[in-house]
Amino acid sequence: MPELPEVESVRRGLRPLIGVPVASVRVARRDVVRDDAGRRRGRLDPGALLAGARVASIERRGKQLALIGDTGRVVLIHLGMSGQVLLGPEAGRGEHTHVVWTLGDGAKVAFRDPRRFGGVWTLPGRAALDARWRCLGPDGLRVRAESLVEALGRSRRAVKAALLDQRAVAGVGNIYADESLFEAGIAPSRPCDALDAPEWDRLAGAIRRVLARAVRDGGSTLRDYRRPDGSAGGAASGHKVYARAGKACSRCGGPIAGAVLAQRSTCWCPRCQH
DNA sequence: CTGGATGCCTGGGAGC
DNA sequence: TGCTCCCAGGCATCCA
Repeated sequence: MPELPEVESVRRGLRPLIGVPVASVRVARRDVVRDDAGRRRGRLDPGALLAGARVASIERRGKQLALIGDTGRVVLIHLGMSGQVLLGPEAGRGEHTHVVWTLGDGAKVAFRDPRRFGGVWTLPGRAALDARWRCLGPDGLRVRAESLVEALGRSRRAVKAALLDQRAVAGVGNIYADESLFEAGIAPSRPCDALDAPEWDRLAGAIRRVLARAVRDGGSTLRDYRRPDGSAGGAASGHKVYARAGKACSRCGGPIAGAVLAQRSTCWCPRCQH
């Protein structure tokens, strides 16, 4: 379930490794690491995973995390469903740890992902990263109504399904799609082309606020998600509809509805969302 | 072109 | 207690 707030919390938790040299890297599962073309095989160059480099900066767009090496190489990380990036002397000991970087100061950075929906991509440089990020919509923390209308305004898809499309807005997943629609008072099954301008405005504002609030609270820990120091995020207690089907709506007291929409479990308040 | 369906993968919980 | 089944969902891929 790592979505934008969880990945942003990871980015912030990894800031201590900026400027620290990477002494070595160990890959336990080769098929978790892919090159820019998506290939999982072939000889693995440790330099492509930043061995011998320093991490110059860590950037995020949507759910993607990029470690930019001072060699110009880029390591792109996607947490998928159950991915973690852990930092510290104990990192790398857990089961399902696929890549471990050992830093010059002895600390370790570990990519762990039991379900392996995530992965690590080695990109030759900034241009390759930019090319990938050009395929993504604006980052959810900065999304504006105009770009949502441009991407989705003529679509007949249900707005909930459309919000999961990373080309429309980057970083929204199942949890925050439901939460944003609740905050905006819009029913998840509404076709995009039926939304009017004030509704798009409310939706864009709701996405920004819901994501920013969850970032402030360190992301939502349901099961697997952890910050790099191993601690859980506190945003799940703020969920108003996600995983609350059958419970009372915090706003009107009516029952929260649950259904499968776009192959995803979806929760909303039929009284508050239209 | 759009949009719906499917498969990947593991751990945890429900149910028997 | 122990077994099986099902579900969680990001995203690539295939299909109508």
